[in-house]
Amino acid sequence: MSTLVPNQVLKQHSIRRTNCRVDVLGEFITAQHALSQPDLERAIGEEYDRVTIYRTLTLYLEKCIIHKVLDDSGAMRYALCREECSTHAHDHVHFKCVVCGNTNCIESVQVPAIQLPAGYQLQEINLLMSGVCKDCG
Amino acid sequence: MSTLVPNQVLKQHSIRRTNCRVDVLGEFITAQHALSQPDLERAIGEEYDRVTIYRTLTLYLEKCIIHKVLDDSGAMRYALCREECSTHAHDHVHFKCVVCGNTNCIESVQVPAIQLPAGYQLQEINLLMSGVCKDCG
DNA sequence: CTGTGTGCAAACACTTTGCAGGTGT
DNA sequence: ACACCTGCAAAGTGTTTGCACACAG
Repeated sequence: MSTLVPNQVLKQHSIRRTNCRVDVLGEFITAQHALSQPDLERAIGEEYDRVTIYRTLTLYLEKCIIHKVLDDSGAMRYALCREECSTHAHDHVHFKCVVCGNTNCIESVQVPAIQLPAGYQLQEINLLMSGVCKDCG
Repeated sequence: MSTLVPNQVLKQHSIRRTNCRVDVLGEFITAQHALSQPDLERAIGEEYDRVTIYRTLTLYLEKCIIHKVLDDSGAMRYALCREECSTHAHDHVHFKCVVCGNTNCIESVQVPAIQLPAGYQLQEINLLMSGVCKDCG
């Protein structure tokens, strides 16, 4: 888990460096949990337009810098992809705490292999656990 | 998997029988996939007010007749609980087809046991797989 | 300089709340 | 008869789109 640097990441993906992009990426690197657009708006202040943040998220999603994190909160959340995420075919394990509301990636847990019925083509697995996290317990 | 009858279900849960409740429940029993409020509105026609359907969903959720199904579509989806769902501590396995957009419960697959790091208290597991379903393959 | 990013305005989609009147048991 | 359900109106929240101007490379 080497620490990412926004400027480097942007350069690697041939993305133009703008303040908004640097700050959004920085926020993801700093935060220990998945973020929604409203989360980001609160975090970086109202420095940038709502729309710009949405477009930044869409761009990062296309470039596989972040991935979607499912949640029942009504807002879509996103979290950094692990290094070497050329396809989105990886598996996600997340834990949502019902007390603090944060959703964290659980790196130490592997998604177990699952045998689907015949005829199904699996592309992605999204595993969300909810309960009380170690900080709120 | 005995077939449910709306009237019986309502009586079992001491819920007043109204047209909207019967129709919503009937739609869940008929449908082979998870439904959102907009889905229901389309399915039952505009016979009932949007708000009434939302309140019906909330009621069924409290009574453990339906459960939430995660999805990245922007709208919350719901599906029937299996019989004997007194707590919401059960595990869900769902498959979302990227072609037809339907989300189905995969009854034949068990959620594997997962070992969480120390300090985490697990309440619920929500497993969503996406890909191509057997009808669209 | 040129393609691309940004802010603003507006619209769209999903969900919740308050209240007055109607309905199930 | 009474509690509870419904429809309407309105507002709250999350997200998308179109356009003119500004900026990075």
